[in-house]
Amino acid sequence: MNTFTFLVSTIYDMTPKTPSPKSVETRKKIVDSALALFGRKGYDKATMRDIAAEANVSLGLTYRYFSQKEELVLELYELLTQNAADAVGELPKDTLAKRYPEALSLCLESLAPHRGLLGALFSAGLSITSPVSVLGEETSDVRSKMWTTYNRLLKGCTDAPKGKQVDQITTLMYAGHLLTVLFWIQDRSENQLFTKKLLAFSEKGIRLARPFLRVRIVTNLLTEFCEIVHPFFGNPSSKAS
Amino acid sequence: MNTFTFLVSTIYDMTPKTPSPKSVETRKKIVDSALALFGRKGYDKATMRDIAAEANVSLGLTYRYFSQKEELVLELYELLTQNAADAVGELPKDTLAKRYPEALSLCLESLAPHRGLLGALFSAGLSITSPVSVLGEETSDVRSKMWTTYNRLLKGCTDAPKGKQVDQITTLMYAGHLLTVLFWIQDRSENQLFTKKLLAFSEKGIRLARPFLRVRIVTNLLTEFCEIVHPFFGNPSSKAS
DNA sequence: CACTAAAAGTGAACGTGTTCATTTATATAC
DNA sequence: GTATATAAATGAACACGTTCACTTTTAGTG
Repeated sequence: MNTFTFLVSTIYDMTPKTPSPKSVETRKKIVDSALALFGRKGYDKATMRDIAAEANVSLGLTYRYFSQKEELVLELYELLTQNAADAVGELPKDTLAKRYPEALSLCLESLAPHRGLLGALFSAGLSITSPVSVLGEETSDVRSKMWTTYNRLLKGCTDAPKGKQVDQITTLMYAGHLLTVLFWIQDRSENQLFTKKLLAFSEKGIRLARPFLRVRIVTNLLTEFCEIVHPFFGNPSSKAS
Repeated sequence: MNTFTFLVSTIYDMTPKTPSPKSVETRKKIVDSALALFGRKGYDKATMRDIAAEANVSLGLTYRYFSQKEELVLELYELLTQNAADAVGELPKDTLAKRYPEALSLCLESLAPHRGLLGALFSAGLSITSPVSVLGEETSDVRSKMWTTYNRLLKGCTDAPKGKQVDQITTLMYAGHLLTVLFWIQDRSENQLFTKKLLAFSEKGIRLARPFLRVRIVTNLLTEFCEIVHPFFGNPSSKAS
């Protein structure tokens, strides 16, 4: 390889802008193989060699499409989020106190088949250096989708708030969603009974708290709180700031 | 090695009940070496071979004392917790709204020099299969110590609650502690400004909420909530249940 | 078709965490 | 002191994630 070729390949040795039909097919083979093996053997036991073998490609090729093993998990993450968002979108009209726990419950249901896997993964999920970091750049689409889902859920409530509170409470709901998932993953009780109790509790809690959203001092606190956590869970559409 | 010896060694090939002086010394050498290297090069870059070399022992020996690399982090975890607990113990008498944010601030301060390291580690910290899992068996001593620290902090407040509420609110405080640390680690803002704002916010929040601890419906909700999260952060002394 | 450059694909090799058969040191019993 | 069993220590070997120099295929151009 001469110097010129070296320079060119150094600059362009990336996945091309418009992927060829063949490459998308190969990519899909790898993803399918990976997700199947993750499900069958768990994240750690499913080696990159296994995944490559099951997809009938070489080991090195998998790294052309996914620069790290963890990146394969992003695919699962996006799939599960889509499922959850779809399910939540079809909830019947009702009060916030009813709909929010229901939505959380649906999310956990769609995550349930992969609970063990997620447990092994949440490792990487909260490491700020990981590409699958729950709050990282690479997952911003997923967050955006989920935030929007809760935004719609809130707007569709019979007791939906008005004005700027809508977005603030959405942020609160999304934060609650993340914490609930975290709690659920750590929940070692039989059938995750504690998480179920927590959801039932949240219904009571919301019913009690809802009227206070009209009290000035509470709304002020809410505004301040949302300004602080906004960069973490908030509406990603305003991340340009 | 004959069959008998094999059986015996299989059963007894564990660290002895009463460690010899020599073994505690070797163990200390390894820990010191590991913590120094973690600090200098970070968790990933500090290889087990580095650690063994710096401690002047063989690679294999490190695994006699620490069955996984992550277990070495437990030592750091315990050290930092002790520092934080000591600092919190010396706070002047004041209201809860003043003391709690102060305590959190002190904890973060003692963690600050290792923030980068903790960021890389929180990966393992929330993986339920990891030995350094924040909520796992192996870290129960650390949790116990921190819970007790907050329990004392609360009892020493000028506006400390009475009766069973003391333990409940302690659990709430410890949960807040864990969440704050989590937030702080993820906080990418300059000098963790958002975390500082969050602490200031918590002061206002507590001042506002404190009077409601006398309202029956609130205390009932609090009791219910604590029963649910108890197995997670709660007073570890009652874990015999 | 022939030529060429990029894309797609390969597999050997490297570094790292971890394991294990083995050797050396230490303490206990006679 | 000698024998012996256990603790302490060793380093080669293994499996895995990852890298990289290289080969093969594809697509475009004359």
